[in-house]
Amino acid sequence: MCSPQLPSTLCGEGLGVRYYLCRMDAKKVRVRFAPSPTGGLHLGGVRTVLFNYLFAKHFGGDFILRIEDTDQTRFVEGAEEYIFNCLEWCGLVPDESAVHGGPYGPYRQSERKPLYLEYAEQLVKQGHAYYAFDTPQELEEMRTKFKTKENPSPQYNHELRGYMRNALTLGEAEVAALLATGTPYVIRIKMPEHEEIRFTDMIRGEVSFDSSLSDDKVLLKADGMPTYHLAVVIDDYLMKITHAFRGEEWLPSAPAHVLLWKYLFGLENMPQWAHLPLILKPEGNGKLSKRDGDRLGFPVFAMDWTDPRTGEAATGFKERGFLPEAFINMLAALGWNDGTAQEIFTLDELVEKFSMDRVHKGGAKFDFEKAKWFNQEWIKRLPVTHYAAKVKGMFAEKGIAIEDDAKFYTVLEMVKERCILLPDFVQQASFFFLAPVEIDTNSIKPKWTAQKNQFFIELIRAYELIPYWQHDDLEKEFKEMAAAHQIKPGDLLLPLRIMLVGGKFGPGVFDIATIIGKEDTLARIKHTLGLLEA
RNA sequence: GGAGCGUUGGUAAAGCGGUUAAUACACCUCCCUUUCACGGAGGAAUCACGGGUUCGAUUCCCGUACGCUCUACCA
Repeated sequence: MCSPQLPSTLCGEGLGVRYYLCRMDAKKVRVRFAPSPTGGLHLGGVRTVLFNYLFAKHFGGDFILRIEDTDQTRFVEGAEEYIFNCLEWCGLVPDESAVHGGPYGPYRQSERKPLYLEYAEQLVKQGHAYYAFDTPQELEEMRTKFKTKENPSPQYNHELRGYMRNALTLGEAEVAALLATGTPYVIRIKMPEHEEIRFTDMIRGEVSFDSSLSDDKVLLKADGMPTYHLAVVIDDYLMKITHAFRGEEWLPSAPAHVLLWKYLFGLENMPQWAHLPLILKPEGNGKLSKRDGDRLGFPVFAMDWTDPRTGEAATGFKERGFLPEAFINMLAALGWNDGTAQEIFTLDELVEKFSMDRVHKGGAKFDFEKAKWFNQEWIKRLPVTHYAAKVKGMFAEKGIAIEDDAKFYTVLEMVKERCILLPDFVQQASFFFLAPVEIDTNSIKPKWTAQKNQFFIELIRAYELIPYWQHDDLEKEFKEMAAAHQIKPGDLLLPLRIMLVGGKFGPGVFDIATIIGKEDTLARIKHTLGLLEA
C-alpha cells in the first residue's frame, strides 16, 4: 500500500501504469488558496486559508497559494503583496506560490493565459462549449426582454441560447467569418439538459443539481482571459490539487466545475470538495462585510488596508492589537471544534487535531466580544517577551521611552491579565513610567478629611525614613500608621491608589509603589495633596 | 422567481435514538479582592414548526416556515 507521503509520480501515471493499490487518496495532499488581489484580506478569507493549511499540514501535504488575477479591470496595486504579508503575520506560509516558487508555476493566472485557450478550444471541439458573439449590450437586451415577474433574472441557458448570436445559431460559415475578421467572442460551456450532477462535499455530504437549471457560463472572456470557472478547474488539475476548499457561496456554480472536470480530466481525478460555511454579520443577516466592521467598530481585515484608488482605509486585527495566535485560534473556533471543551489551541495543536468532518455546516455570526476574549487568553498565556517589543513601540508612540527592559517585563507581567488588546497595556502600565496627568480627585474628595490629609503628610515623613523600600515594609508601615490614626486602612488605600495611578485600576498599591520607587511615590502623593487643597 | 445550502440558550457550539441537553463568550447575582482585573459559585433552551419511522426522537425520513448564498465576459 502506498503511504500518503509517497510522491504521486510513483502512484500510477508516472510509470505509465495504474497501480491497483495506489488510489487517489494515497497521493500527497495538496491544497490551494486562490484569492483575487482586489483588496483587503477578509476574515473569511483567512479562515479559508487556515482550514486549507491545517488540513494539508495534518496530512503532511502542501499548501499552495495561487493568485486569481484574471480580471484585469479589478487589478489593485499592492493587493498581492498585502495578501502575502497577512499570511506571514498569521504564520500560514505557503509551500508554493508566486513568491515562494515551486514546480507547478507560474502561480499567477495572468501569467498562465495561453494555457486556458487551449483547453477552452478542446471543449469546443468536444462539443461541450461554443463560441458566442453577443455584445454586452445584446446580453443586456436579452435580460430585459425575457425578464418576467416569474423569472426576474433570465439566464443564458439551454432555453435562451437559441435566441442569441452564437455558434449554435449562426452556422459554420458565419462563425468562421466572424472569427476571421477578429470579432470579439467568448467561449461558453454548453450545459446539458436534465442531467443530474452530484458530488460528495466533505462537509455537506452528497449534493446534487439538475444541469438544466445552470446557465451556460462564460469560460473564456473576450480578452482571452479565463473566468474563474475555467481557471479553477485547469489550475487545480495542473497543480495536482487533491482537496479544494472554498466558501459556500461557490456551491451553486459547483456543477459547472464538476462537468468541466468530467469533460477535461476525468471525474476520478477531481479533487475532493469542501464548501465552508459563511461568516455572517453579528446582528441581522448576511455575509460579514467591511462595512459592518466600520459600522460596529471592529476590524474585518487581517491587517490595515488602504485602497490605493479611493484612499479608503480599514484597520486590521493586527493593528487593532490582536496577537496572531489569538486571531488564528479565534478563526479556527468559528466553525470548527475538536469535540471537547478545549478552546485554546496553538497552531501546532490545530494541525494535529483538525479534521474536516468536525467543521460545522451552518454559517456563524461573528462575535467580536468572543474574539477579544481569545486575545485576552493569549496575552495571559504567552510570556510577555513574546509581545513586549510591540508594546514598547506603542509606549514610544505615547512619548514614553522604555530604557529598563527588566522593569518593563515585570510591569507587563503584573498587568497582563487586565489587558484584552495590546494597546490596553498603555493604559494599564504607563503610570509605572510616567506620573499620571489626570488624577481622579473626584473619587477622593467626597470622603476626604483633615485627618486623612494629616495621615498622608505623616506617611510621607515615615516613608522618607524607611530603610528598605520594599512591598512588605511599605504595607506594614502604612497599616501601623493607619491604626495609629484610627482610620481603616481601606479608607486610605483608595486615595493612595489614585495618587499613584491616577484612577481606580491597576495591581496592588504597594506593588506599584515598590516599582516606581521612593522618589516618585512621594512626589505623586505630594502632588495630589496639593490638588486636594486647592 | 428559481436552485442550492442551512436552522440546538443573545452569540459560538457539544450532542450523532434513551442525557438533569455539555462548554465558552456576553449579561445578571454572589464570593474573593477595601481599586480594576484574574479566579470561584449560581442564573437562561420544552433543540424553528407539522407530520411520520420507532417502545422511545434534539438526534432518522418527508413536508412547511424562516434565513443565507448564487442567479455577471467578478471572484
